[in-house]
Amino acid sequence: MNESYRTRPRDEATERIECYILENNLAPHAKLPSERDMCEMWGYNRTTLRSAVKRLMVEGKLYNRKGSGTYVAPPKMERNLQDAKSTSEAILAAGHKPDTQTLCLQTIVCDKHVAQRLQMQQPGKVLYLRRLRVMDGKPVTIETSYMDMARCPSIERYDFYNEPLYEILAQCGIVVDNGHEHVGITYATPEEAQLLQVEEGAPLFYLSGVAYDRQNCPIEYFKSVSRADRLRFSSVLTR
Amino acid sequence: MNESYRTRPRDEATERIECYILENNLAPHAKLPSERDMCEMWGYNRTTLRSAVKRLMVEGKLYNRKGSGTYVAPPKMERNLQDAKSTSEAILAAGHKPDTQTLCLQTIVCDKHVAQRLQMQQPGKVLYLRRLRVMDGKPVTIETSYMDMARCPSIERYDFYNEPLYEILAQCGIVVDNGHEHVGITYATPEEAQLLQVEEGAPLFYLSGVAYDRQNCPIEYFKSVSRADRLRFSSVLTR
DNA sequence: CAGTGGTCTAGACCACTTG
DNA sequence: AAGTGGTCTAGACCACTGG
Repeated sequence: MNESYRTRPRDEATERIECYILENNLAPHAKLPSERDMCEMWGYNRTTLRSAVKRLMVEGKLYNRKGSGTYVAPPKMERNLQDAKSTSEAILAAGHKPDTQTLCLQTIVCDKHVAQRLQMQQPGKVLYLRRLRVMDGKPVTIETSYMDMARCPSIERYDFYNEPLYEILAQCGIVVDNGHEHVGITYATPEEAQLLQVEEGAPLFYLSGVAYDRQNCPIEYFKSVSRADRLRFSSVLTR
Repeated sequence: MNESYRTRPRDEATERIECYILENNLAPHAKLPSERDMCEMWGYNRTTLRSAVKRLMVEGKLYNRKGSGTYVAPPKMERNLQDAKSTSEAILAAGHKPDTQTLCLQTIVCDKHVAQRLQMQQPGKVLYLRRLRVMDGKPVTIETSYMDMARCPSIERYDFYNEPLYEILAQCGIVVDNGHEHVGITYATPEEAQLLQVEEGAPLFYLSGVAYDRQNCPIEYFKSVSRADRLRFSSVLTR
């Protein structure tokens, strides 16, 4: 049982930078101290600090210009496809008011498809969670999650109605570290149409993917459908 | 005029790994030498070699497992949203036969919107290129590109009908380094419907974005519409 | 247990931006 | 010319995998 409570320097540095922005009340496009200065301020190696900066860039919170400096990014209303953050976090980061309505929460025996995604030996008990995500009072996304009960037996006891999923998992000692997802287009079923307040058959984004912990054990298999007019996805390209 | 012909170690290392796979005829899931061994084989630092490995992982060519090793990934038929590669490359990498049909190629005076994306002081002459991308004989994507003529005056002379865009730009000394893009949903116009062989009003992926060179000068503003049934997008999540 | 990928440290040079 | 981000080097410790 290795609990590993030690926070990693990278995560610490990321928080340090976010706190620095808040405490100094930095506005969008405000300049941060240079990487070298921040290293000295907080005692990090430049490689470590840069990896923290990079993460915040992918999350859309920072940007930088070669030879010039690192700056606070203006908030955008879009979901980045590269950061493994919860939907609520993403909506909050974009400066909107998130809300969640739990549609269904129960333990079920999953099918073979889900079992394979979660690398379960055979179909077994999973927690099935279905939620409607609301932004500024308007429905945006229906999210469906499957979690292997064997990995987190006590998970049922928690309050899914009021706490973010990833925080509950963190309390169980399970931390989302990485994952992958696919983006496609689907058409609203009658039920989805009603929940999202669109016409039946309207095209929706269809996302599906798997989130893994630091040991690359699958934590969650998720799929979601989203209104395309209220959400768009962004991605950073690298060579 | 700094031409900088020196190839970067990271790029060299990336090619070394790709060549190694080809020369040793490694099948999917075959194991590569350990990172430390590859460092010694080719004289790279581990950090550098790891960044090459990471790029090939994002491109979907490699995967690895902690404590175990690095492996050749099986080919997938999807376009990753994180690598700044051309459409032809992506289709080829997925094991399909790419083809391109140039719909329009001319110099035009752009509007303010395009000028802003390309960071031009004011609307000016741009190369306008519109192409139909075909995979295994079936139309998949219509791509529209705008390139600032001031940045590459001689570009008109090249053979856009037979050579990849990024290769032509490379011959002009312009190398795509990074970029960003957005994914949305749009509906087929009559013309798009005819070209892509779908019904008018059918939902399509709508991608738009900007590609930059190593100095973060905008090279190309692009937008594209794609059939959702023949293409899907993938993304790697990180924390 | 040895080998592997994941992370971190300390220090260096480069090309670019800016005053 | 000084300062900045981008990259590279050399070496170290960790947690995990596998025989």
